[in-house]
Amino acid sequence: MQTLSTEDYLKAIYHASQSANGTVATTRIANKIGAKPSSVTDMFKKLSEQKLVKYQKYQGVSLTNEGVKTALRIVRKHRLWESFLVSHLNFNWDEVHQVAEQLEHIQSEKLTNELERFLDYPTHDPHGDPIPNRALFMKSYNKILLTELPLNKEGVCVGVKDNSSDFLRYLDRRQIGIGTPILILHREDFDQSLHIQAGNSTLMITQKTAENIYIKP
Amino acid sequence: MQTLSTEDYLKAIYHASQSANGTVATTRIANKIGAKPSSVTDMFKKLSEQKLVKYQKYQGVSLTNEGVKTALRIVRKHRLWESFLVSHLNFNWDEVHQVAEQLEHIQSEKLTNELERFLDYPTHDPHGDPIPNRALFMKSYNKILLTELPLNKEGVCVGVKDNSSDFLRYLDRRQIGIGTPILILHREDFDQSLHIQAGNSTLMITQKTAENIYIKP
DNA sequence: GAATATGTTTAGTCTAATCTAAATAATTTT
DNA sequence: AAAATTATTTAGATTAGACTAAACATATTC
Repeated sequence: MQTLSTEDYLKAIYHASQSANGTVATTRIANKIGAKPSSVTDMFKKLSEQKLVKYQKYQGVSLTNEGVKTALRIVRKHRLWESFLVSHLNFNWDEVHQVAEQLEHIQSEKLTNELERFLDYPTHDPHGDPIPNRALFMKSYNKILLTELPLNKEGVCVGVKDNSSDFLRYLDRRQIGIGTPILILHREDFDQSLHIQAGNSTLMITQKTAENIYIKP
Repeated sequence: MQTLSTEDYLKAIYHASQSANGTVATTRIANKIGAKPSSVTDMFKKLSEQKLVKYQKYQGVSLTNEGVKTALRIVRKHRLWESFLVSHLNFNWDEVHQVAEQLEHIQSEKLTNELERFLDYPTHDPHGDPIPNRALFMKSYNKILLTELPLNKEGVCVGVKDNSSDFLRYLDRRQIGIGTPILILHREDFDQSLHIQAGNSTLMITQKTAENIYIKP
């Protein structure tokens, strides 16, 4: 069984290695976790002994198969809990993360699986990220950024890139959420700002906003 | 904020001081927590510095007002989670405890209060123990042991004294649970065993069993 | 009330996870 | 390719929570 801390490291390595090509540097994790690089090196060694990562001095780490599985089990729990908090306990997009960070460490297979059943086997969490199933398999949407959506072609908001509370609250105020249908009415060549139809209302958003919204065409 | 461990100690002290008259001995807690007495002494000192308990060398501890509050907040969470696990996630009496021990440490006022609302403000958990409300106030049933129920007077099972899985599973098999109506048909003077009506069926139980079932007359 | 038994505390050690500061390796710049 | 910069590791210290063994206090027995 993992301690709280090793679970946090594995999750951080997992997420970091999604964007990078598998191998992850010490400082990268230090920043994510909020620890000093020297502490990260220590942990890399420990995880390496447990065969959860492959570690080569000065070269960073990559997850082993067992390490990926462990990370996915945590991701699964995290996203199921986020879904529960939003759908049944009146949490908003921007409030769930901190609590889910705690809940993801609860150890009980039965709890996780029953929660999944209770939620009726959701495939995506409130941020549009895919939830691994019992076999740890997940499938992501074929999603694009709102900036890439062609003019006058309808898409649906399925998630966000920027997970900051500020951004999520901004979207809430503009009534944009998971499932909101979106159509680009006009693209301003001058500053790339967009006039869009989101749900029933039409509104204007900046390029920066559009770059942080994921759309399923 | 408390660490996991101090929360466990406060809860143990709280429960122990319910049966005793307020002040609790070192060994008592050592047994409950599963630690050595010397470790308990260390923790007593620490809790004392934080003004959560009053500690006098060789005399044991008693909770301060602040200590009681902290303990009740944990009890509240524990019992709400137990209720949730049984009512929505198909857990049985005997399975909930271990998981609730973990969930009770999650820090989020909103989570606790929303969970309470979602469960529709339950007043008692699946073992019949009262759940402190938001103001940490709770009211226990006026409960008696099954051995004290008069002959042919109907009562309702509201909880158990012995929380061991063995006992809870035994009751499950005999279809006795919270809310089961119970009537004593005959008391055997010879060995104090009871013939009872529980729900629809009549059955025989030993004195030892009856001593561990709480009844609301 | 002295002797014995039991309960409690003290002193010193251990482990996991962190840190700082110094040393070393890798990368970038000139 | 040498110098300078940046990244990483090592060595040694720190903290919380636990432990063992020895010392001390309280309770019980004779």
